Amino acid sequence: MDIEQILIDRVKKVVLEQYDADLPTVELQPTRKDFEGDITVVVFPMLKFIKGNPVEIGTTIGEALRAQLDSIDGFNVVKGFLNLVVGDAYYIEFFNSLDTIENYGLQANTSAEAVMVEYSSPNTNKPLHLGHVRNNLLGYSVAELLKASGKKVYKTQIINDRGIHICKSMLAWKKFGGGETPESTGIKGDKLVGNYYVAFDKAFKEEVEKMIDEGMSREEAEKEAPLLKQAQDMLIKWEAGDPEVVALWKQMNSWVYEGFDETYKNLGVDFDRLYYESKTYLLGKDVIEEGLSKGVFFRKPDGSVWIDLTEEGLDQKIVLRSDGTSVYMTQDLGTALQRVKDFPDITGMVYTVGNEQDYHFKVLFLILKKLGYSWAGQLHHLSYGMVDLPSGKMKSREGTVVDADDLLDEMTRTAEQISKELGKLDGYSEEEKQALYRIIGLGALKYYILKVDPKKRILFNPEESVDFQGNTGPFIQYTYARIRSIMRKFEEEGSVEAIAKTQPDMPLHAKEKELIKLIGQFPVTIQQAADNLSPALVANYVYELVKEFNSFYQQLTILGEKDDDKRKFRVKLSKTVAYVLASGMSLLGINMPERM
RNA sequence: GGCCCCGUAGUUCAAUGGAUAGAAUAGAAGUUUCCUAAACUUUAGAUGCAAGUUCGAUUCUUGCCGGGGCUACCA
Repeated sequence: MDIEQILIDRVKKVVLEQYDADLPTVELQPTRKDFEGDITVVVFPMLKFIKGNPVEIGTTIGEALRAQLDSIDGFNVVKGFLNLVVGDAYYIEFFNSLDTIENYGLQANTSAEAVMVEYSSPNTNKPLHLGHVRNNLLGYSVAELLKASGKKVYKTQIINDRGIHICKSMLAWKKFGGGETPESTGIKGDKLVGNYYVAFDKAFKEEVEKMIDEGMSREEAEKEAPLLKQAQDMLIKWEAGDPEVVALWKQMNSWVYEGFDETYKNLGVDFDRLYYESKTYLLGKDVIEEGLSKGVFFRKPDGSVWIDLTEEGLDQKIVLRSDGTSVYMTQDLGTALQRVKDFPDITGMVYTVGNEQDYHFKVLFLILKKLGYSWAGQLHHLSYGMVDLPSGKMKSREGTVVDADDLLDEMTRTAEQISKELGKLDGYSEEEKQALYRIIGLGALKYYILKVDPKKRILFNPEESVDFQGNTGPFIQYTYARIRSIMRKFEEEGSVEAIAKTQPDMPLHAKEKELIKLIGQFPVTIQQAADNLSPALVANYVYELVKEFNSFYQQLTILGEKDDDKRKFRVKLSKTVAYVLASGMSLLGINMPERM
């Protein structure tokens, strides 16, 4: 709603005329509910430029605004807060104007900026777990938010398909597998491979214990265990391109990918481009040369290459080993460059990675900046906190990991259970019901995770996450379903086209006005969420709108309203709320049910 | 040790430096001849501690106390 800009300009003008002071900014905020008014001008910051009593200044400005602007009906001043009352006509006009805005709140992709968003990035030796779920939901949602703010977005993941971890699974499969496949066992591919990773770990531990019993120190035993040696040997063979090892590697990874694809599909996330570590792990060495020649890096006598970041308050960091092989940083540098090569329109990147890698990304971004790449200023680490369980940390070794597939099933089952207790779905086929349970169960999970500020740790309480009351996904979905129900009744009457423009002189009920105000904040919220890479802002906005609607719904009749204009207005208002709810939730990757 | 993140009602989460710190849950009390009660209304309850910056601090600065993370020529 552009009234804010008008107010800012006008306040500046008034202050210039009355006090001969040039204000750099004017601070506006929505008026708190306990005070009369709609928009508040904060007078305090002006005291630096104007000498005087804040109440008097506020009154002077208020009087001028009321006299000069039709949309301002009145004002009051409390301490240094000038509360302006905006007339109903303004809100009605704004509401009517929404008809002509297509995809209200969502910017069309007009910007030349393209952002690559990386998320998920799993290892190929075990199935996805709750931590990946948070990562995926965050990454996907941020990608959608960036799109909604008008940017072009490429979604990507880098698949860590190479290294000692997958060799461990491969070795265990060869030793103990007896030729098992997903087909022969009916086990999902990623689970099967994960089982062998666990089997390796178990056998390895037994070996180590045995060696300790035979008199070796733990440290030494863990280094010298034959199984580990064999796995390392396998990695060397893989790097040398040994046909047998490579064939097995391809085979097992393909099982894992089938499993991942299923999980991603269930989760509702997707990618525009995949990168594989097996193809990128050798990248980056030419960047090292470039950095050396530019003087960004330096070489130590042993041949290893470093960057000195002590001036930035960080340490020295290695970027190439003395034997000339890559470290993690080398790869990431190379991969970043490769991406820009593949997608020349990229102006920024977002990496969705856990906060234990904060330091790594700080260094990575700093190096790219020092190397002078134009896009290096727009790199963001979407850093998120761990997901804890009430029992403590998730530890794969202790079997306290929450598997992603199991979790999704569990949520769906709980939704089913609760829905059945309420028994509102008569007339639905079993298939339709199952689809609905999924929408609700997933909605509960996604909302539960996304409503929390990304950088905070989440305490994932399985029982609470399936709660459908309060600030939860299903609560929002339920409100949407109720509005759809109103719409259906209205359409049954054949009144669909009858919704006309609302007359500007119609008086608004306070609840109606609140709803319109909130609807007006939708685009701003999306922009803020995109700028801060925080889906939580959208989640909390949507929830606020739902609460406001519920209160409106409870206190005012809609279809039963006697005044026909008012009735149509309320139906239309409800419909607009439904639109905003569905748009907002879709940015979180959450679907809305027509009924529930 | 050094560096980074987090400490808000019993619990889970909010609050661009702004007014009397909001919700939700759990607790107490109410509201269904009516469009979906998975709802609504009322009630009680919190900024870890101590200084500083200022008209004003949950927010910024410093110190302390708690929780977590990083601190590999691993990825």
